[in-house]
Amino acid sequence: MLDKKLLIKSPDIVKKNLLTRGYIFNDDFWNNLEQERKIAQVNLETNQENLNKLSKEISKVKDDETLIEQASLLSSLVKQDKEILQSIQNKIEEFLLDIPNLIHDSVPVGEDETFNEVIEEVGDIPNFSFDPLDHSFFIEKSDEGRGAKIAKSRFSALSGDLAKLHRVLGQFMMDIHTNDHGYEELYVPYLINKTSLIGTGQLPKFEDDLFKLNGNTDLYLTPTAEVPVTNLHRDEIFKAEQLPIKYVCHSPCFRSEAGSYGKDTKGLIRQHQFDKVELVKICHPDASEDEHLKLIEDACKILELLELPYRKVILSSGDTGFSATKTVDLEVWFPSQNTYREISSCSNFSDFQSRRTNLKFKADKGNKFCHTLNGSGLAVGRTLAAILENYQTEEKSFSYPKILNKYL
RNA sequence: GGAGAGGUGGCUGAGUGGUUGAAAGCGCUCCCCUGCUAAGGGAGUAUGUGGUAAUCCCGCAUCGAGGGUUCGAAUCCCUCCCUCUCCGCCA
Repeated sequence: MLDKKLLIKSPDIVKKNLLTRGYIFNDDFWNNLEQERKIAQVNLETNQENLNKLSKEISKVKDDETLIEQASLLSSLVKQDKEILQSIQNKIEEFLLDIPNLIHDSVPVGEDETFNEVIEEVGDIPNFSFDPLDHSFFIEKSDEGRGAKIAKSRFSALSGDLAKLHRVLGQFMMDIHTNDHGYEELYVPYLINKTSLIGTGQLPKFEDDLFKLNGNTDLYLTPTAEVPVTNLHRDEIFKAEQLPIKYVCHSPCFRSEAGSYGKDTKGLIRQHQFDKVELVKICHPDASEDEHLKLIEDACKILELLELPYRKVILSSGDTGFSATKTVDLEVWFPSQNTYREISSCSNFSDFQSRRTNLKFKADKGNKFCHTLNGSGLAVGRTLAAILENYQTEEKSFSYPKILNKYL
């Protein structure tokens, strides 16, 4: 949610900014709505004030027929005014919830992912003396179609070494982030309500991407731990010295993957269910750019310890997600595809989610909205896939990163 | 799932139709006094929002959430959510 005051004061700035992500801000619609709101609100509050005064009169005089009659009339007027204002405010709310976050100055402008910019490449791309196999070769050997049998396509059942490697990877990442990077570990619900999803920006716009539970409930399967973790402190006010808050959470994630038919159908790249270790920060607005850099480093560290070649990519304005002001993706090398694939997405949401979740801190002059950040540290399934690809041997087998020895 | 109790400001806790946005206490902030690891006195201390650019001023809203009754609701009625106790069930 954007700052209403900014929308009122400088709609042109907002419009220009949002255009860089291909969003057309309807300023005429907004201005009219805001005008209407102002008139309706002043009208209601004036009538309410008069009614309150009258009621006080009545309480002093008691049983004054004419006064009560007057008040009765005014009361019905106030009731009408309330309905009018409410309907305008509903429209405003609906409109505001649909507007994406502003793009940060440092983000390259461009309409789609072709304008993304590689910041840095780290690690040496492996040189195989044979044609590297797609990681799905190993997955399929383990799964044998059973994930699809017991659930449906885009689900995998891993066994033996792969299942163990998968478990160990999650644990390894958690250990690094809690022990070396100072994040507090969380365990959270995997079913989350609508309010939480609105808070982080998945709803109302992206309902199709989610699995919703049937029955008399507003619960959804969590698409990322970002949702429960960021919402953990909803409607809370921090002391300035409590910030930054740093959380890490290992959780399964569920996504409908609507609209990705035919894409990455094999292997672990695009599943309805996958595990992810998520880093979430809540911080002072002045600190968010710095905290973003550190968060990216924390995620990179995992790739480096696993000795996987990767690159950092800053997303262009057009490719940056709805809630983010700036996003840096980490992409890991996939030899079979001869390309880098996303394994982590680290975003700064500025105060966008804080406004939606009412997440504040005590500042010198009143309470201010915090900034929120998050990033994968890392997606576990994709990490497993990357290891299978980069550590494969000519004998159609694979080895492990040294750092995992103590776990295996 | 059954039966009962309850949700009030940072916390404890009064308040069952009319200056109650809310007593009192604790905590916190500032001032005074005193002078030594403390005590006493005074003042202040919710949030959101509108009029406005404003941290002043004035108004409106908020006592779990949403409706209703009423001139007027923290107080009465309805629905929902949550917490606690006992029973049942269960990992």
